Amino acid sequence: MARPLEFNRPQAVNKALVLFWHKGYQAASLTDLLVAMGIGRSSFYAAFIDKRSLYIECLDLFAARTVKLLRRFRAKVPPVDALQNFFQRSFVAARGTGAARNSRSDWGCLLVNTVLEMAGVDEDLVARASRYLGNVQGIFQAYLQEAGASRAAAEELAALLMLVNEGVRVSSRRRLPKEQVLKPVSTAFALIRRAIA
Amino acid sequence: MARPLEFNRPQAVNKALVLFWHKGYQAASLTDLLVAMGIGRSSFYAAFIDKRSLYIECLDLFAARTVKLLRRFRAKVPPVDALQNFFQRSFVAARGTGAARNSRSDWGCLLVNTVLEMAGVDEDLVARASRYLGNVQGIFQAYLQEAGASRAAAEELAALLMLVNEGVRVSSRRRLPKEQVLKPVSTAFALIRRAIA
DNA sequence: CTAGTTTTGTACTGATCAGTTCAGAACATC
DNA sequence: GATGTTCTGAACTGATCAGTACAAAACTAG
Repeated sequence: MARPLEFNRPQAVNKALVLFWHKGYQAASLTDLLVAMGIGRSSFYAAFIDKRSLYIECLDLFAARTVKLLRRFRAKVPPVDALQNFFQRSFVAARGTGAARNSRSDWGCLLVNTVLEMAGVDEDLVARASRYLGNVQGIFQAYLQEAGASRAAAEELAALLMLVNEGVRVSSRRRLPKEQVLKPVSTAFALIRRAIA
Repeated sequence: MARPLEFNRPQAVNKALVLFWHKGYQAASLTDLLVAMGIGRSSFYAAFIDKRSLYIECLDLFAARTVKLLRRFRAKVPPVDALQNFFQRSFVAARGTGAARNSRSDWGCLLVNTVLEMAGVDEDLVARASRYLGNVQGIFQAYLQEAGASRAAAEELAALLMLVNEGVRVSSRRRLPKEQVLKPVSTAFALIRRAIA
């Protein structure tokens, strides 16, 4: 037996996730990935089979983190506040100017990015990302019901919230001033709160 | 002088637009484009300089068509109805099953697709697509004011509508059942109409 | 220190990419 | 139909892509 610790796998996956998140699947070349992950080609293929498999692993990880984030907010504040925090979380750090540029808040959502980038190219990846988005929508719905909405109303508003979510992730990649993304989110939540009450 | 009519340029551009729309910029190879446009390599480079220039031409064309479509609806029905028609237009044709699959309604919006695909890859293209989306948002706002909303309210709701628009274009690429995309649009318009009234 | 096993850097593979070149085909003019 | 100009098909270029092969390096166990 030899060389027991190869490299920090979870950390490498995370580095890859960040690169895919920022540049997309196709534009992130294997060389880019290797540099970011700090490993060699051989190690890469030994550990991850191929580029697509790694991407799937990142997708799964991202989805799990998203769900965890929603749960974390829910543990602290009332359900609708938790949802609103989730939408605004990406923008807590200042962005749009100076050093804060290229923060994660500019990268949208890996699931949404995947749906658009891989549509018409790799439908299996689209289906996987879409399924995860469906799970997130289910959480939206559950929280809305906890806030007092009827099952029907919660289902309807959760679908709308998913639309807003997808919209925010597009908007956040347009390099607009921060408030131009945050304002319509507030508007949406004002309308939703009004509809529930 | 010789060969006066090379090929049908507008038609070729349109074929390219459709391919870009369906597959994205990176995934549409030059060979794909040539086959779709029905022209040879030399003719292509003589007429369009390069792939990126052609893409910009398609982007411009798509934006112009989008504006024209909004105006056409506005000429026929009241402003908010025009907006709602615009959101639902993509789905008039049956989709999601059988032959109607791969209809344009599955391809989202070239502007939105561009923002997500080119973010982190070609910021100039993102900026161009984003600017066109801003123009569309301006039209949203104008129509809302025509419907009786105050300038402030119209601005706020137009921003929200743009979020919904971007969301719809993502949703429409997820191969969801048609009503799962249309329903939240109705919900959004119900809330918006209520806010205006 | 040696033997045995695993990991890794580097060079390579074949495919495909966007873009160029140029000889010859296609046309208008006369 | 010959001439002159323009356009185009097909072969080519160099770069880059994902993925492979393999020998040397790195490490543990004995």
